[in-house]
Amino acid sequence: MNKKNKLVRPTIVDVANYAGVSTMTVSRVIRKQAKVSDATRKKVNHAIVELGYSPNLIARALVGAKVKRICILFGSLSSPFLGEVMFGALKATNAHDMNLLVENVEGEPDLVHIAEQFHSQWDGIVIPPPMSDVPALRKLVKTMNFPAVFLSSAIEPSKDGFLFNDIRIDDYKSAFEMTQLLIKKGHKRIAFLKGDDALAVSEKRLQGYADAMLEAKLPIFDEYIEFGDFTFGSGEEKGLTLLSLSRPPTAIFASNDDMAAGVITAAKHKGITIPSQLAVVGFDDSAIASIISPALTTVRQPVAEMAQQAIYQLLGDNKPPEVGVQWLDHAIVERETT
Amino acid sequence: MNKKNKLVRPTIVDVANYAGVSTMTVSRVIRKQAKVSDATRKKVNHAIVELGYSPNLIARALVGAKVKRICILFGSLSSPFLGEVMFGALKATNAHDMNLLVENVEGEPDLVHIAEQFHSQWDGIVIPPPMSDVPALRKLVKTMNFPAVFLSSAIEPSKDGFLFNDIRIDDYKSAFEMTQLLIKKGHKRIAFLKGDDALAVSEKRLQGYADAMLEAKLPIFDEYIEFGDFTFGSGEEKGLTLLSLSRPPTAIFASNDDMAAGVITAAKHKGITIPSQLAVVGFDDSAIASIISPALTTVRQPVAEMAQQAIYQLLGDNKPPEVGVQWLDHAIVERETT
DNA sequence: TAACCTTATGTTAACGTTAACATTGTTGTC
DNA sequence: GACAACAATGTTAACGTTAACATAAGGTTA
Repeated sequence: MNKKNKLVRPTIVDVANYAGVSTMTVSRVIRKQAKVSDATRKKVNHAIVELGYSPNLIARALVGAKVKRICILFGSLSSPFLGEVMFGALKATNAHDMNLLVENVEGEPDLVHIAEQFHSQWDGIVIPPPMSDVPALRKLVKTMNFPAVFLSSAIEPSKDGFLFNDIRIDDYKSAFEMTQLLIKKGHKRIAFLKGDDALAVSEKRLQGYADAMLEAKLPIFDEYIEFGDFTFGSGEEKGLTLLSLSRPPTAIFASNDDMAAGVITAAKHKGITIPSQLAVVGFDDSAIASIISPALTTVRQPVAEMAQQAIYQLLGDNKPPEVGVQWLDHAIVERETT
Repeated sequence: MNKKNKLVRPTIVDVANYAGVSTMTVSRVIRKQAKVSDATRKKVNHAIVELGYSPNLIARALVGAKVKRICILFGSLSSPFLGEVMFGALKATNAHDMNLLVENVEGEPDLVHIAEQFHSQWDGIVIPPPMSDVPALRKLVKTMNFPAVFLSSAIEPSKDGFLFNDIRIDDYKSAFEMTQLLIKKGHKRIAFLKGDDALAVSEKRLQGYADAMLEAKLPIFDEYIEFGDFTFGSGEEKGLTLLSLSRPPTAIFASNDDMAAGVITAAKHKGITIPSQLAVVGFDDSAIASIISPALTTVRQPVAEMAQQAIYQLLGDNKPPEVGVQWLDHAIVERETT
């Protein structure tokens, strides 16, 4: 009787015995790395097939760390964004000798716990928002000199005297251009719906809007700036507020698509038609943007591509990836709401 | 000079030396598992903090497999569904001594490759659709006696003489009830938009619809059954077809929310108002259902909860989880489209 | 044909941890 | 005050693999 009644996996030793060679020879055959005579190779391969052997990657990782272990560190979760990031990351995993791990951090990140896992568990981490905006985490990564890539943050990369690895779009410029589009369409009373203050992108997008207004010599009224938190609900609520003003805006620029969708719903409630009476634009080009009706004009942020790039960077070699910000292109996607 | 100029992580041996005890004592302190005197514990803890030690989980996994390694095996990807599954799975990981791994399988699953990883890499796998409907994969899992949980499949669990671990809702009953709701609202000309044939749920949902119609003695016209592939685009296209019939249906039941959203868009194009002229219902209660306008009446399928449950099952102990189907409750969510 | 190089394969030790057993010291019992 | 019982700690070996070095067999060269 076996100690475990489970099926016991054959090890490299079993294969070696079966084939009448040493474990090293088997190892060499498996890795196709060094010279082995044809006869021996054949014997070994036969044994492998016969026993149904497959290498234990944990053991491999222990001795040499051939298999890269990349972790994605999610913070408070939004399922659509999560899906996009995973989508891109999974594309990057194909045909690479790597493990993709996922961790969730609830509430305040337990930096000690995360730090513990750095070198002992992972070969690199990808940090999407909102975690990419946590200064303490950024600092920790730098202090420990751990290979990490931050996604979609808007924090100044050289703050605290550190340089970071960031992949992002130019939030300021995107918002600037989007505002210009609205202005070009003849809008003068343009409202802005800001996102969660905890994320640095919120401020950047607001600045882009404000500067475009300034450049066009258009006034920015206090009551045209509202503050949401990136959720559909907050978009609906603040949208209603804006549209109930005695002199309501003719265009609303929401800091993300979910809020823009909320604004659209609010407009419908008020019996305001889009785009004839009101233009609405969003940010992100998430799935909802093309599905909602009327389809949303928005800024495309290539989230999936960011995640994919991040993993390619980390996989590059075992030294930390090139430090600096990699800017990806944004694009204005014009649909039916303008 | 160090061999590597990277920071070298301290090991348990370093801690032991620093504290002047044996590695076992350190190990015992870390795991809080056996008795250690207060004085020693203090010394060791101090050493741990001083050196910044953290256990190497790979080494742990090699010797004892304390850390469970659960893998989610994604197939061809849809980012919203992916997001939901990950959302639930990540919730389950908190406060558990486990690693969550993610793998992507493109095209036909390479069963040999997957099988290789079973015992050597993972302690369990979660298999969401569309992979949960691949018979060869189901068979493999059973043959190898590997702990796995399949999500949202509708394949008969005892087919091939095997019993499987499945978490699902009753697709047949859900569709039946949803159709009944439409009938109760007075609809007689109800069309059905079927999903991808590769997934067994498609057939079940169709059956539920058909049986409800039969029970109410309502006719099922061939031209009222259309075939989509679960995408927004196919919903729009087939919706247009249905609404262009000389005698169009007064209600359309789409097999998922994305297609239902497509139908809504199609109706708008034709100038048909919802719900007064046409009722539309979907399936899944995905994010889009509550965001689209008018908000979609749909069947709630608790995808995130399924993923969470799956992981709890696999974490339960190291024998395969209880075999059988765990049925989760569905719910009809009535919104504005009926 | 001795000295040397190749080529194919084997041996040893190490990666960092823990299970199982071994040892020491301490307390209590009759 | 001898001996059991127990508490605290240590020793050894093992998990499965590979890097680094070692060896044996055959082939060249002068």
